Amino acid sequence: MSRNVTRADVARYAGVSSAVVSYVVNDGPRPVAPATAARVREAIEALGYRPNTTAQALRRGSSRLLGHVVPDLGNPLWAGFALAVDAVAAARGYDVLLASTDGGVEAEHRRIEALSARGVDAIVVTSVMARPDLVARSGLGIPLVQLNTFFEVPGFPSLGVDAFEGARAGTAHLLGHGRGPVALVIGGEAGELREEGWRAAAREAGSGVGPIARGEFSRRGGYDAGRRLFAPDDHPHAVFVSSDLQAVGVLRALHERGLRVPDDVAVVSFDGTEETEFTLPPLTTVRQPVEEMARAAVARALDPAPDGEHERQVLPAELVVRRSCGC
Amino acid sequence: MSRNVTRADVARYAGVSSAVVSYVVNDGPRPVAPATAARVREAIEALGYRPNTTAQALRRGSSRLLGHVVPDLGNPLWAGFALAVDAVAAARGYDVLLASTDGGVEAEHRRIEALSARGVDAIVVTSVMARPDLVARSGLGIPLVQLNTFFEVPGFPSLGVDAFEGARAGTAHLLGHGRGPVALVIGGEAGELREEGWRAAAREAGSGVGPIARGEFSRRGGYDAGRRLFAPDDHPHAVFVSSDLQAVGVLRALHERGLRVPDDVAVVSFDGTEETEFTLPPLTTVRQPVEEMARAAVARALDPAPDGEHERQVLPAELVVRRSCGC
DNA sequence: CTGAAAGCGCTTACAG
DNA sequence: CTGAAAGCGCTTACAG
Repeated sequence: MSRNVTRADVARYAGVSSAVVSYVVNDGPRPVAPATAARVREAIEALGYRPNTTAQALRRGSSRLLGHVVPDLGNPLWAGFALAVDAVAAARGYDVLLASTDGGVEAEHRRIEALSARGVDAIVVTSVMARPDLVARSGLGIPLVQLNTFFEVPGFPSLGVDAFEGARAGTAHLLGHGRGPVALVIGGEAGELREEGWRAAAREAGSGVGPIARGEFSRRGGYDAGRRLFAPDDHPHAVFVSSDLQAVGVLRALHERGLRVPDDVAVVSFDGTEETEFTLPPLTTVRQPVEEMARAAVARALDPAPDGEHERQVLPAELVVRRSCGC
Repeated sequence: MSRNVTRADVARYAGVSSAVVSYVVNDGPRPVAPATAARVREAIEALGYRPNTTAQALRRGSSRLLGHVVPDLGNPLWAGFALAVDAVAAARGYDVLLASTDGGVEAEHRRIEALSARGVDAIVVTSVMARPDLVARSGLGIPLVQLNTFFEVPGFPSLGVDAFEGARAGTAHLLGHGRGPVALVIGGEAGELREEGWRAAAREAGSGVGPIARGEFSRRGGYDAGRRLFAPDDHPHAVFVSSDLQAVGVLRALHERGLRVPDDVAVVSFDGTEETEFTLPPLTTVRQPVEEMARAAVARALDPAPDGEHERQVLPAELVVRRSCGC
């Protein structure tokens, strides 16, 4: 590798001090005579000089690097968050250092520590955990905001979709189609907001709650849950699925069981990823405002509020009606 | 933010010089007396010291950062590459700086430049371009390897799946089912390797080639292509689709047209992403060895061959037989 | 408007 | 086995 050209090379070439090179490159903080500046710019061009960002980061104490911890890029929802955070950060001149975890608390902590040691200016954690209180133990001196959490996170700014209201609306929509009680496919953790929203809708409608099938937040998890749920002859005729990925699995289980959607079973899912637009049939889904969430998270990470402002911010979900609900 | 604890703080606390702290932290290059080392470790523990990686990078001239340029994380194939590169790099103690582009040459160049200025030790470019020769103009002093290219890239190590043979095998498999000529859904660029493989299979079988429908590498692109392809009454009864994403769109077009898969039309796609396992019906697909490709790319980026070794490496694709081909 | 010098937090010859 | 010192490439008071 040929040695890189440094600020000193430029200074020598242009016949100025290295400070002046800095003033020109950064457009300050001292003024430079137009003629001098032009000479410097020529030198930069001729030599192909590019400031070394590592040295800048060390000196400035800011890397213009944003850390982003995500559970698993294989899930289109997380990939969507990664994409959105990247775009928003780029617009502010930040690059993002992405760290994926296996979804576990342990890995999440390790990655946060590593990111902090890397000198990132702030960290966004897109967590898969409903109650990621544990993260609070990391006492790193930089802003950390939790994206996609369902609950308050003591000591940290956090931000998520209104899962309760989203699930309530999705379930209510299903109930409105008069298919009787609505079943639920969801993850293992009971008492989650999507589950509560589903219950609330049933309560409001005065219909009983349908059966629950729990499974992993994956296509496979949804498939298995769907098989269990629809095996009995007196299976439910409507189901709210708490993630798109699981819904794709449910669709397959239904298909194999010979049940048509929406004729025999109406389906509404949660997340609103692109995949749902092309399932058979296209899924009616409760869309998370991924871009808005990313924008808000990055803003809060990069412009932290005056001390103590660790509020939770909730963004509204939106029901996207397609074919699977039987509208 | 509380000032970070530095190596000097540790040295003071342990009553040694800062050099000794380095020796302990890095386990060299000078030996340290066991008792001294223990004291230093205590100090590190007590103070919660973590080496500043920015300073290390500046001093060592190596950031232990790998740059990775990807077209679009919204495409599960690219997300899969991102994930795999991340995992492989992590295993070698490298973090990866991910830079997404919009798929254009311009953005790709900009991101490569930015990554280089960031001081990454090497760059992996997962390009969407069949002939990314243009990248050759960037004369950065670090290794750059092209992942997922179909052709030789003059001046750079490159690496991709055997697209010709994969497409040939997929098409031949379809031909073997005796559905007559096999149609092709593919991107806009003619003369691509997947197209050549498809042609070769037809030639070998002595069947004529089927019609071609071109469209974007997206679900939407596949959907539109599928609609055009299967509108006529004398539509083809077998189709090779050059990406999973497009195949999902084709499946929907077929469904809307009232054509059953595989009974009326047999389908084989290319890529082998997870989504294909849960489509209706599950897709027979030519799988790219994503993990192996990532491993090879990272290895070549981090352990560059002695000068001049800019060979192209081709990895075999594997036919994964599921339901859509009518087996 | 310009320059000499200190310092960001590390690592590593060099000397003892 | 241990320490004093130089230097990685920058930025920024400070002095002129």
